[in-house]
Amino acid sequence: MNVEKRRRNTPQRKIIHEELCALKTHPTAGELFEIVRRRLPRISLGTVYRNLEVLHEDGHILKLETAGTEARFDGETHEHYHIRCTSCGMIRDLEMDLPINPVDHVTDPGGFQVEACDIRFLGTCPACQEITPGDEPGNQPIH
Amino acid sequence: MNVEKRRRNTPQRKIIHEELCALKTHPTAGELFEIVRRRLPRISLGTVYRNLEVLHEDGHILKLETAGTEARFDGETHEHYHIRCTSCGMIRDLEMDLPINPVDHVTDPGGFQVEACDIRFLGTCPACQEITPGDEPGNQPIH
DNA sequence: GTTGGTGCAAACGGTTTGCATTTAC
DNA sequence: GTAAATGCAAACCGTTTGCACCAAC
Repeated sequence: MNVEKRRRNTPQRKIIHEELCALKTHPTAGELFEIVRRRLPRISLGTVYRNLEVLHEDGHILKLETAGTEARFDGETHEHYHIRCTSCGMIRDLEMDLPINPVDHVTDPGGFQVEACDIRFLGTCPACQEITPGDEPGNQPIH
Repeated sequence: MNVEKRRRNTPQRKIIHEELCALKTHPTAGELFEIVRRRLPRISLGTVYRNLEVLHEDGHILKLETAGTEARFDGETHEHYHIRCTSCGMIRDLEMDLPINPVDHVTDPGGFQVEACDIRFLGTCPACQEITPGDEPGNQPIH
């Protein structure tokens, strides 16, 4: 079980991983593609997607699917939280501890096997606070 | 500010809302389209999308977005949690209470104005447990 | 030499949009 | 009568995929 596929160390994969780890911006695949392209001008977007998938599969990076529409990626895999600006979509790390694990408080899982929970904070980033100091329509929290 | 647009009570909007509220399945736009179509055979998918957007904007329904997958909608707007099957994407309600509010435990918001947090549980639904009782690759928890 | 990976381009699937027409108000 | 909403179809955009060639092992 869990047949690990033999991976090859291609320069593309190495550089994609390197560049992602060098960033704290949780880039989208497209953004990372533009950055990697500066070092590998002939790389294709498909290769970036494929390698992000592989790196995620092997647990070397995080895939933040909870973002907006586009997936965002994170080279930092230690346990931490994220806050997303409801106005511009920007994501930032939050270093903090929770005194409880919400998973332990699920009373009736309805037959589900509860595996994890994903806490995402929502707010307004410094830049967007300046632009709209007042009362914007604002997205409602999503459950 | 917050200029509310004048809405019209079209039969389409009313029936879309009605049918969504009658369901506990958190349907996708496409699924709801198929259901609504039984009562309004000439309705278009675009109309369903537009009305779901409007209803969400006005706070009458919830929009459950996960990047990379289809959005799902919920006619039940009272505070409750959701668990999503990492295998088939199915969503179910969780009625439960948390003894704390994670928002109160953010120590360094990094200039963000923290507004809310969104807790989503991940697991395997009963149907998918039967199909794969053993150890699947499995998605890692997302933060 | 084998087989995983790449570059390219085309396909895919969910969602949005432009436009002429309809309809709620 | 006016402006919002509809139906339709085409466009959009992030992502995936088929394929011939390339390269890590």
